[in-house]
Amino acid sequence: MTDQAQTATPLDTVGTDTLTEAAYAALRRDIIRGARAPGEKLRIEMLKALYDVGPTPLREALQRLSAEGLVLANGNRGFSVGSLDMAEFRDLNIARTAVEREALRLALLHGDEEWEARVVSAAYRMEKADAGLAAGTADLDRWEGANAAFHLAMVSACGSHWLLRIRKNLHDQCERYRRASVHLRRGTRDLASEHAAITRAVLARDIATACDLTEAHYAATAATLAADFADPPFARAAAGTATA
Amino acid sequence: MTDQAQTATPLDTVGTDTLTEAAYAALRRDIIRGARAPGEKLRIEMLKALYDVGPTPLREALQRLSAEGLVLANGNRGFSVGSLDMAEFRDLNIARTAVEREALRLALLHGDEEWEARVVSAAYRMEKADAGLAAGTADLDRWEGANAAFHLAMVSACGSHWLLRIRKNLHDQCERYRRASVHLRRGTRDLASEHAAITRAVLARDIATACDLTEAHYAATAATLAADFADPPFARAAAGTATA
DNA sequence: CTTCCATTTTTTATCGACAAAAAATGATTA
DNA sequence: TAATCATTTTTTGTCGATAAAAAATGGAAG
Repeated sequence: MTDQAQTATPLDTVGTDTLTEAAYAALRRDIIRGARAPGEKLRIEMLKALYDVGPTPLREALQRLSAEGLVLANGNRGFSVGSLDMAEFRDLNIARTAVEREALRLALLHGDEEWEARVVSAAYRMEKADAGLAAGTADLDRWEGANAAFHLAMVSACGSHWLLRIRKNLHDQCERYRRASVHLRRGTRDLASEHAAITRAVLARDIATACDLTEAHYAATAATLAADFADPPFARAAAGTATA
Repeated sequence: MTDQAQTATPLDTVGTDTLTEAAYAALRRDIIRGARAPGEKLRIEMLKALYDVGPTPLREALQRLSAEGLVLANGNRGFSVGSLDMAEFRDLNIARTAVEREALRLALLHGDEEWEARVVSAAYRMEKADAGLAAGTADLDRWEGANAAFHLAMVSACGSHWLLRIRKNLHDQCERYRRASVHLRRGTRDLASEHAAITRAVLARDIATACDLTEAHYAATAATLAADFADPPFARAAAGTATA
């Protein structure tokens, strides 16, 4: 009834050569950022109005997203945004940690100087973003961007496209949970020093330490998020109830 | 020119409640089994005739498959079956081994008696299938089915849906390579004893041995397949040239 | 004979319309 | 009042048609 205008990223029709790709990218981004609430029903007519595309590109985009696990495709009952729950987050972290550890191990074995340079560069930016987050000056988008680039840089020399591909998907899945939570705004953790420690271990090619620190890093996030679970903001987001 | 009748699994319209799902399942099966040759262009009109569905379900199925990596979606240039090449197979095996090892480790830690029963049952069937393969009486489909069930049973108690989901996708990707090769028919390997050794280690909950044996098992397949690479049958299949 | 460009043909991506299925509504009975 | 069933409305899935893009064809010029 109360048709409040929903936010949606406009389709990028110049960077992509097909509307399906554009719809896919926009929907994906909006789901990860929480603009499309977890559990929310994705009616085609509604999406048509929001993104200004026909039903075909939308449906194709939704099928792709359902293969990734961001969207649920219920036969004859349409699509909906994948819901958030802690059990699945723990599950996700198990898979993510396994993949990340192996990718990291291989990267430390095979990484060349160019890779090292990427690591240093990404670590520098991460440092700035962590500082901005702690000071409350930087927005979440910037921080998430730096965080994604930081962890990607570490494993980027692992030599396996498939490992990287799977890792990216798992990382993005986890980002949904991070953004739904307020734990980053609380500032109880010293992310900057965690990141710095990982960087040091990586540059020293200390595989065991780098893997363990990274695992602990993710585990800490998971633990904080679990504590958040009962709290109102996350509970609301997890249930898919729109914030009035 | 010469329009030879191509084989395609008929759509199962009763087990699924949507044509997209049916087309997805049929296409997926045919790609993995090699009925749709690696690298082959998947023209919509051709698929419409083959599978007897409209373009919409087909395109949606292809989008899903492209998210899985079995199909390539080239903007404005249609779809094609993912090609086979050894570099990617090695890559695939790296990711697969990492995921499988971790899943196996967790399964050996958490598996209960019901899981043990599943392992014993799957091992029994694997034994029969291996014997059939060695004797030349069993078909490849039966063997692949038993093999998939065997390795799945081992890790089925790992407790992570995501690990299992990723594992399945990687397993199916690898199956394409196995089926494109003739190494199984050669019988140079004693698959039965390899499988038996894995089963013993798994039931003894010997994590290190089970993981190492499984990794060696996959590595041996990869090595045999690599040797196959230069040989005519595989080279032809890899290039996407139809066997006249 | 090759290279370039214009034209035709083929293939792809997208839309609007329709049929089928699910959900909502409301009437009827216990 | 609660439950069941028939009817309407909404939503989804699928098709055929069309516009746009790529590929193929062929002709002219160098």
